Amino acid sequence: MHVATASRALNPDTRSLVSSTTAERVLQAAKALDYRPNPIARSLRTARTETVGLVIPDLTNPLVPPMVRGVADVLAPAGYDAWIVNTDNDPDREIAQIESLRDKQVDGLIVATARLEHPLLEQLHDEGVRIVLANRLLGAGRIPSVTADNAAGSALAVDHLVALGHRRIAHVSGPQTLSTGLVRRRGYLHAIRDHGLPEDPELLVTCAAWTEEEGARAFGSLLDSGVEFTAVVAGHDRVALGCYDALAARGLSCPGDMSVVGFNDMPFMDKMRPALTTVRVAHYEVGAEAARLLLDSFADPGRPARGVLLQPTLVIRSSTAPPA
Amino acid sequence: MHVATASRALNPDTRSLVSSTTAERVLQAAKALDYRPNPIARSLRTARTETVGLVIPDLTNPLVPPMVRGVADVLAPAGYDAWIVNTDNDPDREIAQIESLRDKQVDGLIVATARLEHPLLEQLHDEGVRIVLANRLLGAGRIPSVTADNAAGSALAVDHLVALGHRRIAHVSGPQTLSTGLVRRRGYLHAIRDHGLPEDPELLVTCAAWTEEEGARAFGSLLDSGVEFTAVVAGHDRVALGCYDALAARGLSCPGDMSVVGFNDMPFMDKMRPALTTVRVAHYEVGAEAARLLLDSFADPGRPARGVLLQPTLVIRSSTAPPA
DNA sequence: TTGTATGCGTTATCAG
DNA sequence: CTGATAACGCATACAA
Repeated sequence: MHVATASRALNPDTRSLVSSTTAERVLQAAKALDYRPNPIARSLRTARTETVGLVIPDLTNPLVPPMVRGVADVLAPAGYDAWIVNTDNDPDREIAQIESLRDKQVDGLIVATARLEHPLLEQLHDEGVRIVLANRLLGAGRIPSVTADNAAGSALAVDHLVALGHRRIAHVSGPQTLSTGLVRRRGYLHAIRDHGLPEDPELLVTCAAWTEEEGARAFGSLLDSGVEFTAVVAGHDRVALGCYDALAARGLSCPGDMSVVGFNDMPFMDKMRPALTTVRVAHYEVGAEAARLLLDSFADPGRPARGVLLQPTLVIRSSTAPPA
Repeated sequence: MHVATASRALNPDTRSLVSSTTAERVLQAAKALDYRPNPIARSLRTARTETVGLVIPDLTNPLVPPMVRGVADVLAPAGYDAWIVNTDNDPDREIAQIESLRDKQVDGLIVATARLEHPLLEQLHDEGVRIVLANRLLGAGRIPSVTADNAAGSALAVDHLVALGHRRIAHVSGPQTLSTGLVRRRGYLHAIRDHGLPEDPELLVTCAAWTEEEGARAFGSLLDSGVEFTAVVAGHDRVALGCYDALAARGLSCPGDMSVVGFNDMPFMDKMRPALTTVRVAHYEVGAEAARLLLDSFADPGRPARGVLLQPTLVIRSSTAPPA
């Protein structure tokens, strides 16, 4: 029995090149000897690794693990594994990590970091590297991407508050260097306009980061400014929690004095007091869909880039009520 | 210039075998050509991958990501990367994942799944596979491991409640098939005894899983049983949240009617109402220390197994108060 | 249908 | 100190 024949018999794709009897014998022997193919040798020969790089900002951000699971769960049945790397939102680290992944010969890349620009990714894409963007839109959709429809999410929040009877609705937005920060604010503004409400720049404040501290600071300054309003759309659940803190510090109640809507539906938001009304983003589905796009691009390299927009939903809990 | 020489010059370990002038030339050329060594070819030749397998139950469990970061942050400076795989607590899946990692030729394994027994791990260890256990004790310490001192954590909780004046303290324990469930209960019992309090079996209930639902069910049955007590040590933060629910459902207040202590200090436990007093486990450190043990075992294969016990701390918030 | 030969990119051994 | 050569385990082009 000779090694090339065995190789053909073991590989489902080439098994037809071998007689069924010898194929059978090889399979038997393989089982008997507990033979395990060496993926490293295979990869050296084929220049494929059945592996994709998954570039995320930080695994300890509660939004990330569901997305990672979505990726892994879709890749696994196709025989692919994911290499996970954290960038900590450091551009240099991101570049280094991506280069390291390329050295490892990953077959493709799913990039889920949120910064708005990244020339390296465009360049890699032009060089033929298979890339899918998750949670971030880049360029004019030349690179396939999967994101939540953040503008629609903001509109969902505004619609809900308007239906409750609110007319003066504030927005605490995030860094405008993040696609989420930018698009959620834009969605809020469009929705306000669509409802025929006045667009008051005084009702718009901006956080330097998606944190509770920044949320409390920015929303606190709005509360202290004397501007009148009865509800707020926060650009992020963490910011919404910061709004809670700012209200509590001023003896105001939610939703009695102020309705608050968050964004993302992170774990435990249903356990807050009050339980947070928020825009739910299906992060698992973002990851799963990104993995599907990547697998598609493996199967059909010529396929044009698709951009997938996932529709968020509103989860109504106890932080919103009609205005007093 | 000839390939073997270049290889020697590029590798810091063998660079001394080459004249400094040619080494310099090689390094220059490598930079000029943007040469990137192929780790796959290297691994095929050396039978080492600079990679460790990290076996976890489920990335979406909030306790897990900090541990993963601890592992990754310690491995990275040593030039190692981690392959992360989820088992979803399925023994068959765990076996399959570990075999797949071995096929990929990982240099070592960090296993963080929580079941009490696993013959495969002992067998692999005996075969010379480098393994470190995280969050689980196995056998008689033959395999190096890193865990929180769960018994000490339970004692911390009991000590705190006793200091507040509580005398009848219940415990909601977890599955006794999990090392955490077992050891935390044992720690509670020892602490009760150490304080000279009566060991009342009626004060002990058990959950079938570390979930809020099970916590609410088990603790609710205890509340309904008519047994008198003023405080409860929950074996897990999720169980503690279940206790909150059971109390609320019966019109009881925390900490007014009942003090509650959790275990783990998961994210957002400081945001609960009341903010949860809980035993904090340094999961990042568990991962970091596990990675250190593994790196040690690479450096010195003969080194005897060490078992590291990390001391938890008590975080006192608003869910505990003197008895009424 | 099967065997033979070659090469993937690197490192280690052995001469020179 | 450096060059030549072989080998890691597998997959494929080609020959039989």
